[in-house]
Amino acid sequence: MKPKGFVRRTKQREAILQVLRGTTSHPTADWVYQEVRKEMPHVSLGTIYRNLRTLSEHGEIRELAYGSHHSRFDANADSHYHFICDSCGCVEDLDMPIMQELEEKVEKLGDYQVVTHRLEFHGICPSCSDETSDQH
Amino acid sequence: MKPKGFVRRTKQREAILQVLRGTTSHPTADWVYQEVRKEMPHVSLGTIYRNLRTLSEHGEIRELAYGSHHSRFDANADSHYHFICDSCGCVEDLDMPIMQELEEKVEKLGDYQVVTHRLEFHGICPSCSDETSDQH
DNA sequence: GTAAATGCAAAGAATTTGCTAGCCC
DNA sequence: GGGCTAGCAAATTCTTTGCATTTAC
Repeated sequence: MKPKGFVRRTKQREAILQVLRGTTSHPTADWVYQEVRKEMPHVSLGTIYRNLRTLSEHGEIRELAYGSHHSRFDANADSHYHFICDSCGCVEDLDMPIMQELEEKVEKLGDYQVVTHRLEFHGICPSCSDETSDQH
Repeated sequence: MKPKGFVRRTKQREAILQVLRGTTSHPTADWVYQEVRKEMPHVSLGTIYRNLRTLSEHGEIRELAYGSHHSRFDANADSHYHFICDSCGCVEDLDMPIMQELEEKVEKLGDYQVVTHRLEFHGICPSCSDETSDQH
């Protein structure tokens, strides 16, 4: 039997994958749209978005963004690392020293001038762990 | 003489700061808006956004998000770290090993169940460094 | 044949901006 | 009083969704 949510190979989906695999530039959805449209002028932006979501849900590509698309603000302007809960979406500060040496490491990798870095951990926060043994 | 872009202390701005300082929950702009509105029913969402931007530009608060608010996609689904250029906005993969041990460190800090982590470096990329000695 | 995917357009959510009036210094 | 700000609403930007039609398997 076919698994639920079986993914078909459509030419649109193949074209999107090919575009993504043909670049190392981490493009935006719109850039992918423009590229795919060169071969397939009638493709719609909705299709691009739907496929990008499907592909990342299936682990074929990776989306570089927050789950939610809005900013959060923090009155503690000092640099610190965060933990973001996949279950409730909360953001907590971590009591963990800033590893400045990581920036030097990156500067040695190439001609990068590193100004700052950001480290986030994702998973299940303490209060969500408490409430249920099986997460939804 | 007053510096250009001098920041006034308005009661709206004070209220926003007070709301942010009164929570550790890293609220969204809309949450701040709802809170400020309790005291100041006529405040507008535009004012909230303008002030959050001003405050973070002046280093009084911190915005937890990308500069741009759209996603980028990557066909390389393996985990890796990124460098994001403040000048041209490009995103590059870094050839740097994943530090899995960081997740264990966080799990020891509390009852966190860490699923994944993300590390990004921000600064000036090699090609922007080349083009100009003084960045715009 | 049927469920899944497409195209198109309209709706949504988050954020920004233009403009006039008002308030801070 | 001059310029930074507020309020308000309209505009932008990015993304999602509804629906009839088409397509993959």
